[in-house]
Amino acid sequence: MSRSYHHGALAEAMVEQALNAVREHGADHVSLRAIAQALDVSPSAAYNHFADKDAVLVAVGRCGLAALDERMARVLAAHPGDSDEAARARFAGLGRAYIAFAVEEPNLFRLVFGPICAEADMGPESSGPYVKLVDALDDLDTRGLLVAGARDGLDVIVWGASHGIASLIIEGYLPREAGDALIASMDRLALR
Amino acid sequence: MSRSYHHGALAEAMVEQALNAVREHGADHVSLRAIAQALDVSPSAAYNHFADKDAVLVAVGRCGLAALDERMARVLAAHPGDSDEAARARFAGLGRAYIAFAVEEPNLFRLVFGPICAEADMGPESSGPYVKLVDALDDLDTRGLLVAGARDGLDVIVWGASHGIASLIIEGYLPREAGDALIASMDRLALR
DNA sequence: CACGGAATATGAACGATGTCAATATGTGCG
DNA sequence: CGCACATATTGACATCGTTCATATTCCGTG
Repeated sequence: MSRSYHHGALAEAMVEQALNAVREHGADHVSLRAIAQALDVSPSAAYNHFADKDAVLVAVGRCGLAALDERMARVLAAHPGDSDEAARARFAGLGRAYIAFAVEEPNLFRLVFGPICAEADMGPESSGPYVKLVDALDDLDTRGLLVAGARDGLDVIVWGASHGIASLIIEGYLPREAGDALIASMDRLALR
Repeated sequence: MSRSYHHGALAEAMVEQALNAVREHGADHVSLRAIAQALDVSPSAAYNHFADKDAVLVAVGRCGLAALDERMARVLAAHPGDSDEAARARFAGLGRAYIAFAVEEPNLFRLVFGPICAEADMGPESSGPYVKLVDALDDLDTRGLLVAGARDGLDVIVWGASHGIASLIIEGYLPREAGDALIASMDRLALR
């Protein structure tokens, strides 16, 4: 039994609880003690599994990044096939998914791309989301669907615009419809 | 004399001290008590001028936004004139200034566009930076320097891309040269 | 099966923080 | 001079991250 002593899977339980807390109240405004209390565990129990509070948050951030990646993977799976139409849909869908994730999980989004997770490795460059974007752009390029010479630096522009618009929507500086404007403008400017 | 008691301008002094602290250590990692101590003032003295810690940070954020705005104003002043060349230089300069500000003052940038300042009014939409961008784009448009039909939603794209790239550079996810890629790609995609 | 070490949890404590209430101290006006 | 108001202080409270010594449980080895 995992009664009282020796919880058994404190690390995972802690991350899960912290994940909920972050989603609800933001990475700031999350206390290790509150998490420990919610798990019926002493305040110092966490230190057997994590170096400090930030380590817990980084673990939560990894979950968040994984969730974003999975969401983008679902979009790709929803638009299979070799047609130009499908390639366009995949590209637009990735952008929409990125922004939708930010809108639905703003606190998680802020943590994932914030200073805490950035100091740890955790680069989205190496992992899922970024390479999915690059692949989608390469796909469009080899199909000749990109305006001539547009491919250079396009991934930076698209990632940057998606990320920036997502951030600005989250903070209330842009309306939610700005996400659609992104897709529309990208279509108009870079696709043919 | 403003010796010990009755500081005289505690509010301003506090904001200035907080500004330095934010620039150096980030808005998190700033303590009211430390600021009070640096000003030789009791920890609770701040509460005669500010509702709480966040109010101080919002005031600091206002300074940061003003600094960004001034920086952008300097760019406009550095490229006066009615020529197409000048208009192009103003537009490119604004983008560069935005990113340069973020790179040189990352902690200030994070505070200005972060959740704390967003909850207060403090919208950059109403104030300087955004309208400067809009004006620069309108200028390019009326000069016929924009690709046909590109103006719609371009301000969202440009602001978003600038903001996103700036954020991603700050967190170490993009190299500093990504700022130049922004300008180059924008030139290639939307200008003629 | 016994036992001892490794893993895991506890408890109490420390220093720091944001914030508040009651009090003291200045400042300027009548 | 004296009084009211703004301003600052003192002291306290609750909370937090973190550490240290200790206690408990688990598991592999003999």
